[in-house]
Amino acid sequence: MGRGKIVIRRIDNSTSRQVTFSKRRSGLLKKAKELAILCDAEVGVVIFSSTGKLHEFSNTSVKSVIDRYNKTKEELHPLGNSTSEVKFWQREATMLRQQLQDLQESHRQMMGEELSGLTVKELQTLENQLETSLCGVRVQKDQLLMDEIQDLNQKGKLIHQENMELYRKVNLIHQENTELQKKVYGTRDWNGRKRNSVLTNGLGIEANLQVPVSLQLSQPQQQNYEEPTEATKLGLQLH
Amino acid sequence: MGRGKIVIRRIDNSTSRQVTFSKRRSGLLKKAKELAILCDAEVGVVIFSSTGKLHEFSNTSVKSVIDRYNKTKEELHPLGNSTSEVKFWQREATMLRQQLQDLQESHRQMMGEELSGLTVKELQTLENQLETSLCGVRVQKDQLLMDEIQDLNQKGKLIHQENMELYRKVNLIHQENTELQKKVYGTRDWNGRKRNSVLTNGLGIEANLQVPVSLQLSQPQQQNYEEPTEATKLGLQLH
DNA sequence: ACCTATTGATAATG
DNA sequence: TCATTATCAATAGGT
Repeated sequence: MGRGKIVIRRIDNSTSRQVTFSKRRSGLLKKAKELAILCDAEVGVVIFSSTGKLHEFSNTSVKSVIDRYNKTKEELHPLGNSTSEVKFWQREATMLRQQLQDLQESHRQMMGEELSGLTVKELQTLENQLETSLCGVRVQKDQLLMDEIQDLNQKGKLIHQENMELYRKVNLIHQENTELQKKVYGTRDWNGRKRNSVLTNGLGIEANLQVPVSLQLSQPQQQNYEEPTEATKLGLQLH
Repeated sequence: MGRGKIVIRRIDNSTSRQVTFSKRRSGLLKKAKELAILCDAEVGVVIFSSTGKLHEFSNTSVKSVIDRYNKTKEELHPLGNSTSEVKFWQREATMLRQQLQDLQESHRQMMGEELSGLTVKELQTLENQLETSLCGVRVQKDQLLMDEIQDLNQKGKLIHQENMELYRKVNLIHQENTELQKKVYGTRDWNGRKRNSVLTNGLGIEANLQVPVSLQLSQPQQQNYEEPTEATKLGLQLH
């Protein structure tokens, strides 16, 4: 698979041997990785180049593979200090790996994978479980959403009350201002022009600065706070 | 490099996973061999299939490779030999335990348990996953049921045809008997008692033994085989 | 296990 | 080592 066919024989040229080693090594490791993933296998690859450099791959760990290899072969490792301590932890790891595999299978089935091989009864059980889970999840989600809404409604009410207070204050100040204006223009009543200019505005300059939107506030508050849904929606996006 | 591109992801279908494992395993071992020869390297490959079966390759010997591997690693970690082994397995066990815990948490959530602490978004994701899974499970189950039904219908048709054949035979035998009776009672016409006793049965003794249920069969077959649903239900309980 | 269209790996080259 | 590309090898999907 290249520009030309090659015979599988030691490459004499040192340089091209190195180049080929590099390419084929990565190719081999890639394929080892793919095999492990595709076929759910435990794979270990160890390569020593002709110069003695070590290259390795394992989807788990080379040590783990070597140990499993030795266990399978029922041979003792030459350098392996098979003390009881080591054996204990090996058993522990084996047991955990088994548990993990079992759980993985179950989990895959719950994810809707690996269903072939199940009987109708098992599928029915799984379906019921999934329905129950789904129901539980929806209840939980709805609860969260309802809590959120209630919370926001509460906040909305508080803000509304605060606004009412502010309206009252604004009105008070407005009345105060009106009184003050009457007094001011009462003393300057001889000047008709000035009175007119103020009356078109309806408010004194000071009041206008303190409450710039006060022109809209002459209608009371019923329509602004009927529906705090907009605030609710915004609140939900925060989480 | 096949009839279609594939994603490098665990193959769900067990059969095709096995097939792919077989193909790619031999491919990997071949490439390992080629690398060793072409580049004068020492290569060791150890593969455990998902069923736990061991496959190996080495141009020298796996034992030798493992030996060399350990020697190299020990040079890199000139620390306590006996304790490092134990520590390795302790780490392995810890890692596995962690993985197990993570998976357990995820699994519990898929079972609709331990949902508190999840955000609305996470719950939504979970809900979607469960819906997908549920859909997959139902598809699989329905497929099984449909297959079963089709199978039973097929069987029902065959049995029906068989029955038709049997009817035809019964009728033939019946006619034969009638003919024989005519001949018999034609010669013994003086004895009315014997003829009556046979006629109440409607069939000869031999025919009755061969087809014990023939008494019901005097009505033709239209109403018995309209609905093979009873057989279908029975068939489903077998699996 | 075999077949083959198609993809993937890589030998040659710069 | 990196990039390119023509070419061959591996293999996915089907029988």
